[in-house]
Amino acid sequence: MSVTARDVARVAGVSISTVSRALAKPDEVAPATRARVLDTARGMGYLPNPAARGLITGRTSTIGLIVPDLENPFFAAVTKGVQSRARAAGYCVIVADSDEDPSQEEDLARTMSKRVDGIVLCSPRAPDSVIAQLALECRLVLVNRACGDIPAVAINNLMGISQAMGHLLALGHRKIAYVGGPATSWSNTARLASLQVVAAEHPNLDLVDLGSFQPYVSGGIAAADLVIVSEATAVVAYNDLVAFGLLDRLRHRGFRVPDDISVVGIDNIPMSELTFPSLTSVGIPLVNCGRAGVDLLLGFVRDPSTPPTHHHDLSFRLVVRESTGPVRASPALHATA
Amino acid sequence: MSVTARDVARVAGVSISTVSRALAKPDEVAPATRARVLDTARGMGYLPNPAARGLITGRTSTIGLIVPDLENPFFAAVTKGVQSRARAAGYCVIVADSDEDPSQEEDLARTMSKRVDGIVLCSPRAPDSVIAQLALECRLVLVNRACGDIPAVAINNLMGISQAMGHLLALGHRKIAYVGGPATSWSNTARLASLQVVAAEHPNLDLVDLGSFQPYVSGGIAAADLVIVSEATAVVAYNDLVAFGLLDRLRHRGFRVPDDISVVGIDNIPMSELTFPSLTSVGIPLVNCGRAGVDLLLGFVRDPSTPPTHHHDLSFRLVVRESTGPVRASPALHATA
DNA sequence: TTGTATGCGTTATCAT
DNA sequence: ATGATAACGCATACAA
Repeated sequence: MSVTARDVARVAGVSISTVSRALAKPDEVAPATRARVLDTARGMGYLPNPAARGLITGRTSTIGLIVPDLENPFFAAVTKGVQSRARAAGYCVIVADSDEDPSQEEDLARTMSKRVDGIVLCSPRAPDSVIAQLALECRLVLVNRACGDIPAVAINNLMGISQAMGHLLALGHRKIAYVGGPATSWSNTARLASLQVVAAEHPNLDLVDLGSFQPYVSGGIAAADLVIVSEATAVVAYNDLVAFGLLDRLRHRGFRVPDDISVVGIDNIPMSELTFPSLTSVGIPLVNCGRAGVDLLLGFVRDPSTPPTHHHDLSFRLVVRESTGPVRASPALHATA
Repeated sequence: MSVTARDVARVAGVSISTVSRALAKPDEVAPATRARVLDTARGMGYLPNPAARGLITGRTSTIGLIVPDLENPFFAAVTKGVQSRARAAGYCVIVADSDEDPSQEEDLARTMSKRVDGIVLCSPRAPDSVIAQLALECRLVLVNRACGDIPAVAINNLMGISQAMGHLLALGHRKIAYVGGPATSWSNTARLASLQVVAAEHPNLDLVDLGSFQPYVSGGIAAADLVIVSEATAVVAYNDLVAFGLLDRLRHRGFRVPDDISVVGIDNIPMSELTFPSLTSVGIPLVNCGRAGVDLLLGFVRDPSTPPTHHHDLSFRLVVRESTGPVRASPALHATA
């Protein structure tokens, strides 16, 4: 079938173990023979069989990645970061999409656990108990989710949200609504908590929690009318997709953004500068989150004694665009809503 | 380390091969012992080691996927389709991102070739010679690219483009520009060719090829001014991202869409209905393309004698939105441009 | 029906 | 510095 170390050994006139050493431990073999082995190996197109190697070394040079939805720009960015970092470190990536179904996360992890050296679990929807159990069965690193002492890349939502709220407060907004994501979402909890921290620091700020919505455009569309009724002059959305839904529905309802209502998204996905009006959004260094996840994971793979450090020095930035503006002098519009 | 078939065998009081059979060939073992083995196996959390199994069977139950850019919505959709179909068939997916670099495609394919049963190569940028060589080294299925007799999922651009052109012609457009993608892109060649086929059928239609641009928003921004100068009343973009760039730049140049110029994208990515104006686009069933790629690949993996069938009965649909409208009676605007 | 023995391709251990 | 050999965990041909 394929060319093996045995073939190379025969052609090069050496033993099979010399072939193995010539590739893995170059300094344990004489320069002359090493050159000869390497040449014939390259000439024959020899590549070690990862399965055979993994069987004896116990390592696969492959890591796993589980995300809720590959088509979601948020996870696409993380995936890109994971893949690029893994490749740079000589690892392959097995990726799985749970389709936003918490119960699939467990199955997917178990299915791939034997094929990988560790798994990056991104924004898992499963309960803590399941995650903790999984961490016992395989090496695990969490991204955008905290759970016990499991190593994780935590997104510091407070930092970004503070920037966004500072921006809105400076524009004169005093009643701000939050359109939340899934109640089970760790990010949603963290974002809401961050908003409340900021609100606690500003007694004259009225924070209105409008509840949970689907984390897609449809969720924003569903929430828009509640925003209008709330009489808030600004709204922070769970993510950019939700913000797009708000933008769309608000326009169809005859509300102008930002003249009547300001809208802020979170994630700053590439599309956010292309909507009309373009979307003010809190940028999260997602690709770097993916990279950080791999770094954390490979730290354990290579040196299992590494303490479960939580990695979270990621830089945010608020990108102000057209969807936010100052509060109008007389917000009479709401009276008629 | 982990629980092996040996452990299960000892606990269940049978031989190691009975364990193997109980899981792989249920009817070659007595119902009683099978039940006992299966029970203890489940109780101990036994999962066969894929590396060991693959070493002897030669199959890995894993397929590879190589795309130019995971963050591009086009490829994200294909990836989603590949992953979902593979999982349904009991396969894992190793995914790699070539970062739009043709030379990386070759490396990535070779790196993963020994770990997978076959590779889905999506929209490769590499020359035919490289692809052909790769097809000799591993089982390959192409998506959105044709190359010799290599099995491929071809996107029938003509079908979708005909619909789009029919739409524009019906609106009265007679001078239509095309903002192309990379010259080396197979889709770009196919799309331009399709446009020319349609043009040949309509002698009174003036098709203007504006040349090649980056397949991103930046490309559309770069092309917008050329569109204006061309005096075309409608423009077809290589893809939706390019169309977004056109929309953005045209607006900043003071042109109204669709009043002054109609814009049509290709791909119909989710964001297209959220721009302003929303984008008329030719929808390509990308997720299905990914699925079809996997079907084609697994066909060969399971039965190598399958003839290299080209699979291309995918359904398109033109989604008409706000960015296209009838030609104005007196297109005076262009005179001043 | 079940157990025994061999081999997949590689790395690791030991001997030379 | 190099070669022979065992072992990794499993599937399979063959024996019982």
